[in-house]
Amino acid sequence: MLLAVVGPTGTGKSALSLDLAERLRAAGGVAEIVNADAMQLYRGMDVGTAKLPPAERRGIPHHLLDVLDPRDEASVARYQVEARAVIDDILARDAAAILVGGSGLYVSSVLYDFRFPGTDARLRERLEADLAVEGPGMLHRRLREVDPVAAEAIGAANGRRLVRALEVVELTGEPFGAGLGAEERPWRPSVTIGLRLDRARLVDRLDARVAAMWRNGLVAEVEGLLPAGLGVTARRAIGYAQAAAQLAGEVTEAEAVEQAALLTRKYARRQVSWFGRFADTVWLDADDPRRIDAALAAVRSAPG
RNA sequence: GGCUCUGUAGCUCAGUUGGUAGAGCGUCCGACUGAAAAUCGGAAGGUCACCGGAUCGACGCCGGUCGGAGCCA
Repeated sequence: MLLAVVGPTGTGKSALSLDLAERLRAAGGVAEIVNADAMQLYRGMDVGTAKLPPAERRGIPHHLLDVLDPRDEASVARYQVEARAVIDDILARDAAAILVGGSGLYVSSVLYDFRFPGTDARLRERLEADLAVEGPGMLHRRLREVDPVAAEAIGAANGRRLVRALEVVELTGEPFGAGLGAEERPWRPSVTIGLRLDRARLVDRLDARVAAMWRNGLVAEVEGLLPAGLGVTARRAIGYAQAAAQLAGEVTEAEAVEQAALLTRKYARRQVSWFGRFADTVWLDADDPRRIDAALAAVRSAPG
């Protein structure tokens, strides 16, 4: 059985997953957790990603944590292959796999029939150079020539996505498409549990969480990471960029914390927006003390 | 007490010679198929400190009141 626990950061996805795994075990089953958080893939990025320390994992096996060096670039396409392989392995042992994470694209790539056309480093490099010199408007005009629907959907200013769309069209000769399909076909039968909080409570919790990261040594963690260097992806992680700026003396600690908190709030909003689209998700209030029972009920009432 | 500057959106500020206001950030909402903790889009916010005056018409001109900042005493 495949389960997923989704929701914005700070709503207690990890805790609920552990509770779920324990209850399933108590009922005589086996359950393992699969990470679906892009930043928790990185080794050594613990405090700022709120990665569950091994001692707090209650003996439940966790997969796909600490599998990347911070200098490496994460890739959804690769993650999709690995996560699905891990999940299939768990399911083959007749155990429950609990996919947990806040990276919407990563979760979707596993749960739904997402297909990622290939990539080509040289082509990508060329397109990114074009973006740098000519600007997104030029790329948008080019995309409009070969894939007007995608151009319309992506917009004239979104350089990042224009590059990828042009890459896909050039590589495959097929249109990139307008975006997420309305009929997202599920990869495997699964039950998705979503955790939610109204905006005011979520913001309070998020702010407290960011402040706690600083108290719990995020700056020291970043200081330790810096000598080896961080890749493009890891460098942008919320909290890490701000802690690095603080270490460089570019901002005060108070400013670093405030900026990280602000980015966290915006990030959580995007997560709410992404997961809100998921069909057939059982939404539970993150503050509901009986949420674990509701979650279990949802799992048990699922067909199969 | 005197002189100078100043009071425009939640914040920081633009507003040419008078024709009832804009930006960035924030806030709220949304998009998203190989960096996604990324990258973008949209919307809502203002009796232009207050009172009075001249004007067809004032954020803008004149007078006053209140509040800031600096300098001189």
